[in-house]
Amino acid sequence: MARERKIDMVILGLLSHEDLSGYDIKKRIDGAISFFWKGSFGNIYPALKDMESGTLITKSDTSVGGREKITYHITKAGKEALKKWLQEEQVSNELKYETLLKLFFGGADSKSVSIRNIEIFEEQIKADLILLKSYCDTLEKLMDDEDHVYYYLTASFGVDTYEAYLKWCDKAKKMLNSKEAGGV
Amino acid sequence: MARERKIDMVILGLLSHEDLSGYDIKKRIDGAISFFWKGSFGNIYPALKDMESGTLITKSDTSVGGREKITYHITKAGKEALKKWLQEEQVSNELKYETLLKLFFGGADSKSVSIRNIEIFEEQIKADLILLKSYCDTLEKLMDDEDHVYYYLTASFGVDTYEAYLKWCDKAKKMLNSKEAGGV
DNA sequence: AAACAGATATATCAAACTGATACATAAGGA
DNA sequence: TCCTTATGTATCAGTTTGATATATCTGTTT
Repeated sequence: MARERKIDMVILGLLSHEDLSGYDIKKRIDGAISFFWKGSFGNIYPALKDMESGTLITKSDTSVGGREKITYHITKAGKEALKKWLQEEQVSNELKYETLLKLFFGGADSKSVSIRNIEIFEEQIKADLILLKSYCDTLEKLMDDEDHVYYYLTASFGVDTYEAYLKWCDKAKKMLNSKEAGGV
Repeated sequence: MARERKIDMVILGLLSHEDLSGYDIKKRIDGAISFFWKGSFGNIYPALKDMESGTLITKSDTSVGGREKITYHITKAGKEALKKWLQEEQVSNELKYETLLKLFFGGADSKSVSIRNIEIFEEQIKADLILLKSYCDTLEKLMDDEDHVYYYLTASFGVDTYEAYLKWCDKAKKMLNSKEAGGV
């Protein structure tokens, strides 16, 4: 059975708002949805080719000067495929936290290494949270526009969970520090 | 450059506590760390073979009756590789939330579909949270044992973030419902 | 004007990972 | 005895990642 390729839906979702090139798609992914989804040229370009040889999208040459550029446009069939996916009840949500993996196996090394791992995570989350918050604030003011409600909710998910991460970091560090005296 | 294979570290981490077969490793992953990490036979077995032909683990035939069984044991070099990884400051934490993806592109369909997507997520999280909480409670009572502190902290991360998810679900549903009247 | 860095743009590849499938044995209950 | 479930290893097609290759254009510095 042909597995569902998630990048197809990301591309169709983005194209449902505007025509884009592969490069543009990468930028959109890296921008608005990067904190909960990633995409790489290595799967964007092949996906575009496949969908274009099917009926979901069409392409047009929009090269400027000597620089090649292909702009893609979603078809009616593409929009229907997107809707169908949106209506499917089955979803796969995957978390791969190397930080937690290291913490789980922390007993194999010293406590200070585990604490450092938490601090690295904390620093990263703090930095990302600043960006997410300002993005979220911007969206909150634009919520009259129908689409922005959806963008706001996803950004808001990021803010809420990142804040929960930081609280946990605090708790975890305190717990490990309190055990330090009797540690390895 | 040879990419780092994360499953290797998961396997070494598990083997640092006890000798295990490939099947056992899969069970351990599905048990204690499944909410933040996944593993499949398709990458566990090849990783075991590769590491065994290297110097990180050794194998021994522990077949019982007619049923084949290979048990793996971590070597000193394997323990050092694990420690080295634990001490590396660079980590990659990846979130792939199809639920958020669908919400982000929700404007392409009706509000009721988006609300339903949130409800499905909520139901799943609620079910998982019950298991995680009882797992977490058990670990809390065992924290005299050094290792259990680490297990508790990871489980606690799960509980804290899942609770944040549920709060967000509530907020998101209310926001979408309040806009329902003027919606599509 | 030349040199350079960085953004734009497409494309491909090896290695890693997923989810399914295949195959076989063992244990337990109906 | 039959059937289901658990144990156990293994492989495969398809998907994804992260790196690399190649080329053009733009803006800045020398």
